[in-house]
Amino acid sequence: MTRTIREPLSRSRVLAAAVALADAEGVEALTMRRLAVALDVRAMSLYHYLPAKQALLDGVVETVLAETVLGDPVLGDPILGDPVLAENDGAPTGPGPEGTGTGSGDWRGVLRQRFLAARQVTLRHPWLPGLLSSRSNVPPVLFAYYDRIVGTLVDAGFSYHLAHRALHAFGSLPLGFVQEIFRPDPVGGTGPEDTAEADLAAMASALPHLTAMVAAEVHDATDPTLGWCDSQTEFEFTVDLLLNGLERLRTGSGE
Amino acid sequence: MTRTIREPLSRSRVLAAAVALADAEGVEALTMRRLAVALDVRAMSLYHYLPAKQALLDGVVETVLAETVLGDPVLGDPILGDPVLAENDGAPTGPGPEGTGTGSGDWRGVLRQRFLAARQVTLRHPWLPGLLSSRSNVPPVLFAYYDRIVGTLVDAGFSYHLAHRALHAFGSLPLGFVQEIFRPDPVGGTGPEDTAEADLAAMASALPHLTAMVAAEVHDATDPTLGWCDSQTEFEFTVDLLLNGLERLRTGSGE
DNA sequence: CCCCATTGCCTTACCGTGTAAGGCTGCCGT
DNA sequence: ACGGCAGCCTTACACGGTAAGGCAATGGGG
Repeated sequence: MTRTIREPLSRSRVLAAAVALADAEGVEALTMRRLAVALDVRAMSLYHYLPAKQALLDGVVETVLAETVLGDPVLGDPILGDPVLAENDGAPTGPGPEGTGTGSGDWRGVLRQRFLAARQVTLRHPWLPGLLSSRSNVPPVLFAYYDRIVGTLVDAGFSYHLAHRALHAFGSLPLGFVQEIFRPDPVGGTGPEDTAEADLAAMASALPHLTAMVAAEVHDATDPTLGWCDSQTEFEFTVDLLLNGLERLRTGSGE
Repeated sequence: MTRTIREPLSRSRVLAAAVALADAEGVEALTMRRLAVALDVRAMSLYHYLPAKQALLDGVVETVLAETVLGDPVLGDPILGDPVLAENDGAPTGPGPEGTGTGSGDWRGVLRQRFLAARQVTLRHPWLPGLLSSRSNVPPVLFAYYDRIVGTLVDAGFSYHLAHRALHAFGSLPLGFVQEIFRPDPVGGTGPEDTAEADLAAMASALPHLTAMVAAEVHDATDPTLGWCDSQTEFEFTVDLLLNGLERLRTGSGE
C-alpha cells in the first residue's frame, strides 16, 4: 500500500494536461470530468486552480500560444529549419531587390517568417483556430504579438493608418491559419472513389467551373498536411499576396 | 374553448423559427427545447423534421445563405443601394482603365459586389461566421456560389491554377467576413473610460506601437457596425487589396 | 506541544443539454 | 369500419458545467 504520492495539482499542470488531451482527442473531448480523469482527480478539484471552463480554455490558448510563436526573441525557432519558401507565384521572398524602401530593410521577410512560424504551431494543434475564434477575450499574449507586427510595419515606413488597415487585412494570418471554408473532412479520403460516378457527373454539370478546376489541379499527391489543398504553398501564396500588395501601397501613395 | 388550430409544423417553419431565435438571442440560445417553446411544441416534436441538432444547424445555415447572397441572378440586391465604395487606399473600384485584360471586363467589380452583398447578410446574422466555421460539412449552396466565383475568374482570363489559389486567398471574404481576432466585445463600451488610467499607462509602455496606432487612429466615431474598427471601409480595403494583387498576377506572369 | 486554520481534494446534487424509446390521437384511404 | 400512419407527446438517460459543502493532512502560532 505505498501511498502513491502524486505531485500536487497546479494551474500549469492542469493546463498542460488540457493541451495534451485536446491534442490527443480533440477539443470536444476536453471536458472538466475527462480532464480530471486524465489527472487522476475528481472534476471539482480543478476548480481550485481555474474558476471556470472559460478560464480553462483561455489558459489552454495562452499556453499554446506561449509555447512557440510568442517566445521572446525574433523567433529563431528550430522548427523553421527548411525554407519551403522557394518558388511561389512570383513573390520576392528573401531580401531581394527592394523597391523604394524608406524604412528598414526586409519587413516582408520578417513578417513572413513570423506567420510561417505561427503556422507550425497551428499545425501541431489543429483545434487552435476554432478555440481562438470562439473565445470572446483576446489572450493577452496576442496583444504583444500584434504590437510587434505594428512595430515592424511602422519601422518599415508604414503610416499608422496603413498599418491598422494591414492588421485587419491580415486577419488570422499572423496566427498561422486562414478561414478555411472547404475543410476537406480530416479523416476518410474524399477521393474520387467514394463518390458515386453518377453523382460526380451530376456535380460536373451543376458545378462546371469547380469540377474543371479540380480536374485541372489534382495535386501531385505531394500534399501531406490536409486533404487536397491548403498546403504550405497555399498559405504562403496568400501571405505573399497580401504582403506584396501592402508594399505597393506603402511605396505608392504615402497615404 | 376554440381549439386554437396552430398550423402544423414543417421543416421550413422550424428553420425559420430557428433563424429568428438565433437573431434575437444568439446562437447559444438556439437549443432544441427553447426552439420548441418558441414554436409552442415539445422538444421531441422537432425530431420529426430534423434528424438531429446537426441537421438543424445545417438547415439554419442554408436558410440564411439562401436568404440573400445566393439568390439566382447576379445579385441585384436592393441592399446595395448606396455605393460606399468611393475613396479607398488607392484601389480602382469601378470599371476604370483596365490594364492588359484578355478576359471579359470588370471581374474585380463583379466579385467586389458579391462580397459586399454577402457582408450584408453577415451583418444581419452576426452568428453566421461562427456557425459556418464550426460546421464540418460545407453547405451545398456554397458550392454553387464558389463555382460562380471560379467562373468569373476564368472568364476574366485566370488560369485554373491561379483561380484555385485565389479561392484560398479569399478565405471567408466571399462570405462577407474576415477572421476577426480583435473582436471588441459586442456589448458594453470598451471605451477609454472603463480602463483605469494606471492600466492604460502600463499598456502604453508594454504595447508602444499598438497604443500609438490606436491614438493615431481613434476613429471619428462614425462607425456604427462594431466597436471601433472593422467598418465597411476595413472590409473593402481587404477585398481590394486581394483583388488588385490577383489582377497583377493575372496580367503579369501568365501562370 | 497542542490547536486550529488553511490547503487540497472529495462527495453530493442541480440544472440544462441532446436524444433514444415508445405512447396517444385523430385523419386518411381502402 | 378499420387499420395505418402522421404528428405530437411523455418519460428517461447520459452526458455537460458547477454550486455547496465535507474531511484530512499540514504547518504555523500560542
